[in-house]
Amino acid sequence: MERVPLVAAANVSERLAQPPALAISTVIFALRPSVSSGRPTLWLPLVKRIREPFKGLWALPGGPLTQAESLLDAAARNLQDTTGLAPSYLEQLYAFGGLHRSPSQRVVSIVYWALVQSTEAEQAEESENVQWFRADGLQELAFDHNEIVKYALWRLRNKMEYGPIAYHLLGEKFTLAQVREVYEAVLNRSVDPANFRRQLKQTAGIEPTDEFLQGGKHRPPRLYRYSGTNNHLVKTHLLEQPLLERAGPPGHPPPTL
Amino acid sequence: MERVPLVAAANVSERLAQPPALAISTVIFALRPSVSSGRPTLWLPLVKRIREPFKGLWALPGGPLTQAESLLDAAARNLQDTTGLAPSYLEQLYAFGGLHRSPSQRVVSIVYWALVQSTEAEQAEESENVQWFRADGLQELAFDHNEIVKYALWRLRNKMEYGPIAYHLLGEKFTLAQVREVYEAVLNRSVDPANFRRQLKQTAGIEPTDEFLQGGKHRPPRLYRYSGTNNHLVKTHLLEQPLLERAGPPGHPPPTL
DNA sequence: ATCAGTTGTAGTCAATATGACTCTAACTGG
DNA sequence: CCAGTTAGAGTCATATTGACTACAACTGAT
Repeated sequence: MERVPLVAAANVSERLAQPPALAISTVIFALRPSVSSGRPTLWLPLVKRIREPFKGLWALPGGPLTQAESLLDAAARNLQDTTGLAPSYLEQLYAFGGLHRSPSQRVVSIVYWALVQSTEAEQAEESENVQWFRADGLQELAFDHNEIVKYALWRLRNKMEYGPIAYHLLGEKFTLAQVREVYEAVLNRSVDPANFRRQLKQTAGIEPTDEFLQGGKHRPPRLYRYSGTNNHLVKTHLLEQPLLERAGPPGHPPPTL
Repeated sequence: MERVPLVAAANVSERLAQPPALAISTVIFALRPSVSSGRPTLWLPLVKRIREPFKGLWALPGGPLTQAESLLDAAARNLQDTTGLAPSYLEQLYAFGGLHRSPSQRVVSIVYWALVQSTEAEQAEESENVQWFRADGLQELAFDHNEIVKYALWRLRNKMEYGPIAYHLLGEKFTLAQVREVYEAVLNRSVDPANFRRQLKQTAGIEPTDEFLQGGKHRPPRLYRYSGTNNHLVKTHLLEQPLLERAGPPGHPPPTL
């Protein structure tokens, strides 16, 4: 553990003169159909930097925290402002505050991660400065955003395995095969359809509808709906909840940037 | 989702004039022997506020982020400065940024949580302004610190169930019964000794030593050592690690303060 | 020397969860 | 009406877990 020199700690006036800048950024994931295979893949929208530092490189959407909004509101607003997307799931990821994240000023970024439904993602228009990229083999991004995306991806996979999160990547109604495709796309492994169905059935919150998906060359699969609290943006304190679901981050500390 | 009025968002100059203050605080847990029963209990040190707001109430130890230190370093240093404690485990908990956390200024707190070994906790001297409190039935604290402690407790219990974290509350060498006592104290339920031993044996990282704990009225239990990376303060990027241990936060979003 | 008390160690048993697999019903397009 | 494909239910062996029993080892006290 490094110790800060007493000289620096005592120099209060200098500290107050130039406090670290505070930014809010968000990693947003969406499922988009792959061009080659029919399987959907994980994508995320990035914004091209139009000024230094890292001018020309791609970066996570983000912006400042204004006085009148909470951190969550700021993340949602910046997301709306820069990409036009309204996420169906939004959660704080981590606060990154390493010393040299930006070459110019000291910046502390409170990063959120989000999921948008595929319908939303399709509507989102791409422009010169906003484009979708595959989440896996990502090019070099501005700042430490490669690390951040990596961590967000880890968190997404974690939540996907133990929490009811997949539905936020689909529309309101979906077939069980589509849910399975989400799992396969995110976790990057094949899942047995029969066993997957069995597990989903004993999971609370998934209700069958009376509708079936028409148009395929096969037997029309039933459409389901997710009845769990579909809006994680609500401002409630969920700490009181007993551990209904399998709970628990592992001994896996986040990065110390 | 609330929308920020355009007026406020447009008033850039005012924003820059008074940016939100940034504070680093830490929730530190330690195991201390209970006075009544012999069983150890969870305690945490708090600091009495000597100035407004909330003058006279107890609060989490914390302080500012200085220019020359990372967030983790700032947490460790503030902990040292206010309580004299050096944690054996230190991890970011959450960034709290609600609008009205402090009555005077807008404050964003990046909160860490920590574990200190029982030997450390015993050495720590109490003073007029720094005292230990039981983690459960806590009195009213300054700011939103009651909520924060509650969330930290939830996180601790989570990690305890799935990660090798208990050893950071003990000394270097310990008996299996002591580990079990940690689990019972934190999770607040009794654990079957035989099953607990069975699980620990098939857990990597716990090595038996040749020593035995003398002084009891019984057969001397063997002392064990935890060989896992005992220092979670190291600055490494652990994202590359495969999911060796059971991994995964649930669909349990943190509070949106 | 004996005994009470606790730990270390092994093992049983039922309930549950999981992965691999089979089988049939339902629906499509030709 | 048929071939092809998926939906959906069920089977079976295996691994994990919680509750529980049994016993040997060892200490300190009587």
